[in-house]
Amino acid sequence: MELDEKDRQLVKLLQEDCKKTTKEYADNLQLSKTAVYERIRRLERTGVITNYVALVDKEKVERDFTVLCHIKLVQHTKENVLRFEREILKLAEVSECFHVSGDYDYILKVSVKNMKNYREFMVTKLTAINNIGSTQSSFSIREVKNSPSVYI
Amino acid sequence: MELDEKDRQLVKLLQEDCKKTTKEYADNLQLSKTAVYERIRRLERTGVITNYVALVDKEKVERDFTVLCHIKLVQHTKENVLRFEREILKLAEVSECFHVSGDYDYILKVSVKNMKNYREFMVTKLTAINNIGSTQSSFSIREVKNSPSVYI
DNA sequence: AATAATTATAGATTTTTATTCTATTTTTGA
DNA sequence: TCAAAAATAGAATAAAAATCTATAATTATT
Repeated sequence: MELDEKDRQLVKLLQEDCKKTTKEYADNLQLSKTAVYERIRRLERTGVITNYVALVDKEKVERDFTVLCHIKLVQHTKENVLRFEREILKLAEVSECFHVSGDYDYILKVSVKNMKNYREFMVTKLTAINNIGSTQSSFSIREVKNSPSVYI
Repeated sequence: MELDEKDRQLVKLLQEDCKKTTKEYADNLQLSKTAVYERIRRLERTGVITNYVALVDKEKVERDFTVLCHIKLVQHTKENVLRFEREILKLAEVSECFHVSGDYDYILKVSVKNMKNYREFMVTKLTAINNIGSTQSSFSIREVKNSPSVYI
């Protein structure tokens, strides 16, 4: 799907706030309500917009202890990798997990309440997964930026 | 603010999909429309829910080349740190930036189109920031999980 | 370049949902 | 135990989404 300038502006607005009225986006983009309505439907239909979600203040729900956990596997057989990834998907504390090149195999973003809970997570959940060679935890001292949006 | 079980379930639902009707959440939680409506307003008012956003398919908008970039600063004076963070905030390609403990000072999540664009980003934007000592780029081979939501 | 076909847009209408209101129930605290 | 406060349900109203019809703009075709 080709995005024109109006589409890009619209996606930008929807990534900032998806709960405005069609009329508000329309006024902002100098289009009619129907035009914006149809454009949004098209963005949804073609899969550019995948879903709409509420964002939560991690501090308010006591999950603002964030750790970037670097993991090396012992063995890199297909079965081991798939099992590892399947197990990671089950862990609610892990909001992001990337298989990466470089010094480590995986980088995880983990959000828990405090160090005690992180230790618990490590001991009872993470290292319970077979085939983990070593881990290196980088504790977040400060969140400079943390947004799910993508510039377009 | 204290969250009861209904609140937690509601936040979970809203983090998955914030565009359902009040009635749908009400049916799911076995509450009336008004009860759910008031609970949502309270979650917003107390700052548990910060905002509502559209999520975009990075592949569809050609920003699915993801890199976790580890940065060491040369000097850690207050001014240097603040200037570095101020400059990072300006870079649209950086969706996340954490000041961390451990081997590196900062970990960034960068989303661009391809390696060529990443190189451009590094050369013209990132290393243009003063005070960067060294960088280590971990290229995402596969996104196992990538969600902005928090378990509660 | 002219015209047909397609697509996008605007404005009006209808339908659905959010919001407000009032009464009732439940919970909390003295 | 009772009064006050908070939460809930259901009804009424207001607002927005969704649809429809007509028009304008764009694209493709000859």
